[in-house]
Amino acid sequence: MTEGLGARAPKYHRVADALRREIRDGELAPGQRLPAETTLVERFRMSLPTIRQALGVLRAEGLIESRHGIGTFVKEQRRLQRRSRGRYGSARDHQKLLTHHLRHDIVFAGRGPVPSHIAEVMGIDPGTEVVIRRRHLFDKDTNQPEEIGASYLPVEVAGGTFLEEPTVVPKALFLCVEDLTGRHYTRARDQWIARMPTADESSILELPTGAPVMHVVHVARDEDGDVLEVSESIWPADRVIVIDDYPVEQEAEQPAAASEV
Amino acid sequence: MTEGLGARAPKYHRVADALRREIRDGELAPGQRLPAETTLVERFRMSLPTIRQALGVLRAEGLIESRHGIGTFVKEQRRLQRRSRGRYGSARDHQKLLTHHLRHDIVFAGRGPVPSHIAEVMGIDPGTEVVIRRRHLFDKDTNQPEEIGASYLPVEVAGGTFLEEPTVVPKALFLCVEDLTGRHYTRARDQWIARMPTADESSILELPTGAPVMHVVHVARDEDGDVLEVSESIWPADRVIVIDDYPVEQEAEQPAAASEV
DNA sequence: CAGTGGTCTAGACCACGCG
DNA sequence: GCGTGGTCTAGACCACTGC
Repeated sequence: MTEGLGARAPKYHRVADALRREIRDGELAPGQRLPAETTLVERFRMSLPTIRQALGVLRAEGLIESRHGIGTFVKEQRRLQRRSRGRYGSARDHQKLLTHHLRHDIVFAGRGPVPSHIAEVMGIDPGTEVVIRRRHLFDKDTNQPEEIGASYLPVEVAGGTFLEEPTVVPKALFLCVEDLTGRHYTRARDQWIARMPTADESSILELPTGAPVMHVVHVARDEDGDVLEVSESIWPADRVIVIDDYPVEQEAEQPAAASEV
Repeated sequence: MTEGLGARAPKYHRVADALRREIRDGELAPGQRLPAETTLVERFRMSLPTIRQALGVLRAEGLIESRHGIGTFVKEQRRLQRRSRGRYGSARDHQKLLTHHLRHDIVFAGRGPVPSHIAEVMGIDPGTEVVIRRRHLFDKDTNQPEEIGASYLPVEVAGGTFLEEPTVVPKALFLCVEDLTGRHYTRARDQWIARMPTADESSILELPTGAPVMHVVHVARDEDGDVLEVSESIWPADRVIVIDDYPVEQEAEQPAAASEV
């Protein structure tokens, strides 16, 4: 679409545009190193800050990544498939496949005050004591961090059980909860948000500057509507694609007026 | 978490941190204007470029927004609820509610070559001729752009029908297709990606610098597995939250080995 | 050590929105 | 006209990596 910016465009836009085209056309392949900033200064006959500003644009677009002392590289665009509604039922097979590629580090398990954004979906006061399990997930092959996860369980559900211990549980968390309580997971709600990472998330997930995260909050309830568990996952959004397969319901309803979605 | 950076941290980090805390603590409320850059130069006793670098960090985090000639403001964090699997069946009521807040502009309807990322999910060659309907959606109240949308239909499905005309269709698109073809939507697959916007998307959606987009590609097939329709939606990710409500399937399966997701 | 990107400065001029 | 943020420069020094 925007091809060949006019001479009126800011210099750093023209530089970003030229480099973006070289990346898109494969002249600069994924993984390849870009010319050094000083080289780009000579090539485009601009000042270093201007060149750096152009690189900042491409960095924010997720196209390149700079490594201090080494160079600037075209990013590899690999995305790990994640499955929506992937915790339960028939999707278990896929989930199992996925988790076998991942290593779990339990970074915390025990009681603590519930964070406010979780309290909100649980319908309790912020700071109420709950059982919290925090984990970091890494790719077994590359050792790259792939997820920051946490589960929040009401004390009535998980208090006094092995879920307060910092060990990997023997099976899917929801099966443990069902066994321990005799209550059944009946309905779930997922909330998806894409946002910019906090500084902590950025460092744990080793995110390049400007890369967003995908933040999923999962609420599970029993048949009475009581919350059994809230889980949240934070993924590096530039390395994730979420897949959702489902049957189309064949209900005959009155047609909506003018909805083109 | 990161509270009070040491004196070793870069200056622009310290400035960003101070302003971030003021925003989080409400001293700088959403919608409020920040002090002018020159004022911040005096307050923090740093150079203008350093102050601007700090503001760039907050801008990339989605916390502030600068308007040329006016000032820099704390962003309002309003998110429009979007429903996953919201096109069909019982979710129609919610979808109808949503679409009644939105105004549709059909920006194109007719035949054209299929883009490569759509061709891939349709299983056809890039550039094959298909029927394309492109739309922009705006909030009726605020007139703010909320979605860039497009539908791609095989010529066998929509060729020669009113779907090639640039008018709003009388009912949900999938109902039109079912009526016109006698074929039935049976299975669907959604693919979700969060990424940085292109320059075009950024300008159409009026995105502040550094704000990501949510990109959903929806594939619908009939009972034979043939593609009836591919739709894509691009939303400003900083103004969207996706909600997915669903029942938990109660299948008894063999437990997975060590999956804590 | 040399080469890379990261931080920081002082200062200039331009473009925009408003009164 | 004035205050705002946007663009651009020349140059300095630091920090990291690998040889």
